[in-house]
Amino acid sequence: MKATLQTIADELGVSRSTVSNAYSRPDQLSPELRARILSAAQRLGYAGPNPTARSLRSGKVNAIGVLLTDNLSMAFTDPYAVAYLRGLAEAASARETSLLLLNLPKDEAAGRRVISNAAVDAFCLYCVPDWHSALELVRSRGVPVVIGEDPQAFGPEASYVGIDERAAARRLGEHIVNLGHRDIAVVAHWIVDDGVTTQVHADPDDLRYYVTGERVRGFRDAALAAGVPWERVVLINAAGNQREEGAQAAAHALDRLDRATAILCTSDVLALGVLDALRVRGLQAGRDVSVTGFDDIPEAEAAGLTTIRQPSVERGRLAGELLLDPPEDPALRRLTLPVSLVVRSTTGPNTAKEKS
Amino acid sequence: MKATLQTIADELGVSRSTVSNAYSRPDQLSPELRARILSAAQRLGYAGPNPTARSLRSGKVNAIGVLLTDNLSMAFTDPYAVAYLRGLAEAASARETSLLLLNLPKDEAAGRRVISNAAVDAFCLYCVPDWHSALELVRSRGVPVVIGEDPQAFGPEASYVGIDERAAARRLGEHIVNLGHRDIAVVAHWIVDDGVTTQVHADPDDLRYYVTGERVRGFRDAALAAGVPWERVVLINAAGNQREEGAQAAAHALDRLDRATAILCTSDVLALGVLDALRVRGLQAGRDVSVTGFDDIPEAEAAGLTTIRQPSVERGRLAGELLLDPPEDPALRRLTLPVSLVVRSTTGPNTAKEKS
DNA sequence: TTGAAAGCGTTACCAT
DNA sequence: ATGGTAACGCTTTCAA
Repeated sequence: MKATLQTIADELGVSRSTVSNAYSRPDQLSPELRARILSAAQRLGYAGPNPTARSLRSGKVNAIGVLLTDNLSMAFTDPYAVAYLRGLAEAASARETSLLLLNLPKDEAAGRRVISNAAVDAFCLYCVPDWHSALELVRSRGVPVVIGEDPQAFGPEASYVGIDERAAARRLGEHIVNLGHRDIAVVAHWIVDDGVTTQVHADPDDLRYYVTGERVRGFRDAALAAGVPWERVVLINAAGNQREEGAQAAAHALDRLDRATAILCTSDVLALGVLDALRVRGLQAGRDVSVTGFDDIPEAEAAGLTTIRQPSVERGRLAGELLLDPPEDPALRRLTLPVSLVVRSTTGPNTAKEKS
Repeated sequence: MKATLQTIADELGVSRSTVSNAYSRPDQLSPELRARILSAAQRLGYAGPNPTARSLRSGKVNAIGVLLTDNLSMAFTDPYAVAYLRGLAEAASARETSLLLLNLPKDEAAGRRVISNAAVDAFCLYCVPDWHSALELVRSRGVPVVIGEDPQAFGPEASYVGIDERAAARRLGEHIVNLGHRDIAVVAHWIVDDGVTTQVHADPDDLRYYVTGERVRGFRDAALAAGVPWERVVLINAAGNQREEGAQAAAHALDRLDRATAILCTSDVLALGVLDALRVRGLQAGRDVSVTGFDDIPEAEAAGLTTIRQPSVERGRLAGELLLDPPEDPALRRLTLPVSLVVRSTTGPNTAKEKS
């Protein structure tokens, strides 16, 4: 039989409460007795209070649930996601809290079960394409929630840590149009989720994935402000946020007579792929074609990528802190962090011959 | 007040058991009643049975605890670790089980608390430098354990999925000596953990970190078999398993008169760093200096790295399966997976002038 | 098909 | 400083 609190209590002839206190409230009993209890526990192979029972009673689990879309490999592969999770984990770990990675399967019923069964004190929702049904369930769990992307995704009761995606993208776009570029292509991931990387015609106001939507709208803001009609911009869907997809997507902007002179990407990863595509074609970034990314991941610097630097780790860390130490003032539970435009060598003046 | 099973039961005038069955045993009640219960639950904002209470009663948590050393950023950054976790997550997800990431803080008491408090059905231990005290606690938890690296780390009651690290390294070493190399450097991570990347003199039989130890011993096996005394091999400690450390480490092998003609690394990541270092110095890998890695991470192919291919994702997946569906036969709970030598362009014949 | 009763192992609270 | 008692919310017999 597995040892329980009672086992130890009986062994020493003390009460359960006392044994419990030995673990949870060391100041409530004499050090001497506590030492005896602990050593008896060791001797009997008692690992300490059963975590589940403790949680049931105390109402605390010491875990944050992190909802991840289907293949959570992405969470481990995408540099932005990795940075975010790292920040989140740091905040959690500092409070002896762990992360419960919840991998939502494709099957909706199974996904609901995963959420319902998750023993957590709070949920962190980031990188949420569209799990409407999941959101509702999360809400009914009644635990604190922090949103990592779309500030509207959950309603005002959720904490939020993000950036102004649209304004940031607009700054990139302005940088590009100010350099004289008018033949612009936009490479964006998950515009449509049919898994195909190709040019698409989509209304920026009608994109499903919030982050991409905002960034594309920001690009459009800049284009329109410079008198470039949106119809003139070539929009390319990248099936995934991966370097290879970026390279593939770039083909649709480069291998045509009216080649784009600037390619705006919704992420650094895609932009690195675009740079690969340029290299293959003997084109020089910043001279022949300008390229921008988004995020400022570590690899961006070496690649000389012009991009938006955003505090990815900080986003995760703050998310964790809001969940575990929510500030009194509700206003402080909704944070929009600053970003900065980092101009490097992949962008330069438009040198292409003027077209009609 | 939060809704519970009882709330729903009272609302409908049925018993708790029936409501419970509606969730856990749909076949135990009429579909019609079940539908009424579910809709009442929805209406009252009941998210389903409380996971903690359910776990306490049923003894199952649907979570695997993954022990990670101090900064779990590594788990998200190291390509091998990422692959392993992905496999583990796949296996878990297929069984509606989640991963609880347990970040062991430096403080030992805190670490013990984290382990004691973890509500999990099983533990996965991989990448375990030395948490002796943690191991003992994990054992006393009395749940299934799978070991990811050192088959001896826990005793025979633990499942194990690994590779023959030493034999694999030996094959790399043999490849190198067969190419005529005699001036060999070994770049290994965590030989000593003083955080310094520099040449060290360490007894391969006496290394703390199992994986590095075995790989270095494998290299030594090959050297000795070819008549190269171990004293002639330059051993360099990389402070961490990161590309930059590899580059730094390489300096100690390259920037000296008796430059090594071959550099064996304990990981692909380090090897990529070594290749960086060669490039900076105008040396060509495979011609001027041969370089080998270990793991065959995705980037290895593009870099033309000669390495050992090991089934990283599979290791994780099998670990998860052993934990969740342990085979009857204990022999099947200890798996040593095959690896293969992948020869690419970073290794070539020794072309250096013979030395005395 | 449904319900009543007995815990699961702990902690909170109040006494002593 | 220590102990007794009552939950925490559920699942699991077993009986109806």
